[in-house]
Amino acid sequence: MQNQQVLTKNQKIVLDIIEKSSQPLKAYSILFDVKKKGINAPLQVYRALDKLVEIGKIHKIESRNAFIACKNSKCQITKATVFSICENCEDVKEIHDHKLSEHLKHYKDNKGMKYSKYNLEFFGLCKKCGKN
Amino acid sequence: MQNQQVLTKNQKIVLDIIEKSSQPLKAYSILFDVKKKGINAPLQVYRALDKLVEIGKIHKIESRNAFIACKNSKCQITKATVFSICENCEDVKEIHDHKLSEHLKHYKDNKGMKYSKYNLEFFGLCKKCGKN
DNA sequence: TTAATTTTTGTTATAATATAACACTATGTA
DNA sequence: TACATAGTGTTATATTATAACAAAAATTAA
Repeated sequence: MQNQQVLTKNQKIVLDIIEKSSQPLKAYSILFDVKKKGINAPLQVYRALDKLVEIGKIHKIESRNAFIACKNSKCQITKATVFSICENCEDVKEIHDHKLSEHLKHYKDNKGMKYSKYNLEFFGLCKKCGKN
Repeated sequence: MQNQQVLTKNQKIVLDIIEKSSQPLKAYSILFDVKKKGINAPLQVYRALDKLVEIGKIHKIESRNAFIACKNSKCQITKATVFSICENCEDVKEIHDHKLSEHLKHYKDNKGMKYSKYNLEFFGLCKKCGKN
């Protein structure tokens, strides 16, 4: 059985870059950064990204095709994500709001669907950009 | 001032294809379908899509890079979208849940951000696929 | 410890998604 | 009419992502 804590070399390199960034990174920008560490091809980056998303170390911001580290050390596999995105400066923050999470986690429609995860992205202007 | 109801030729053609489909369509599949109507290039499709999204006639399913018609005739500009997506058969439905919408519309974080829109995507198994 | 299995790697090529730039046309407005 | 704005058609190209294959490394089972 696979130990979810143990990352391979490429996975570590990619995770490291993403964790050092406060903002989401795009795959090809990650590729550019890791070339000096011996990762040469897109696929090497995408494979690492896939795995890191799968084990919850990073999340994909779907509307931006970018990846951000999960700061919530408690959860190893995150199936429920909420982000706020500033449409002016593109600043992205993960939102951890217990009340909101509970609300979404227990949401049931009338179609008999079984939800196992969700992704919510809020768009607007951050404090700074909203002033102008 | 532009009348938001009046669509151009290309916009009508693209909207028509999307409205006739019960499921989200991808840009290049739309392109393939509209070639017989004189639309030849990706950009012609993307421009129509952009406009249709802007005026709320269609929505983009971000996690799938696909476009679906908005069935909610009441709203012309939709800034708040909720979808349920079956991860097995890829069936997508727009959810109109007043209580959920209100909850999300009034959501405030503690970062001083002004939200003007949001997109929520639920993932799971639909009734049919959940049985297996 | 060997063999079988699974996972990861490295690589090349290519598929799928999306936009830049430019000249031109149509439409609305003053 | 002249002007402004929005949409069109086109070519080229940028960006994002995966297929396919062989080899190496790690894991597990006998």
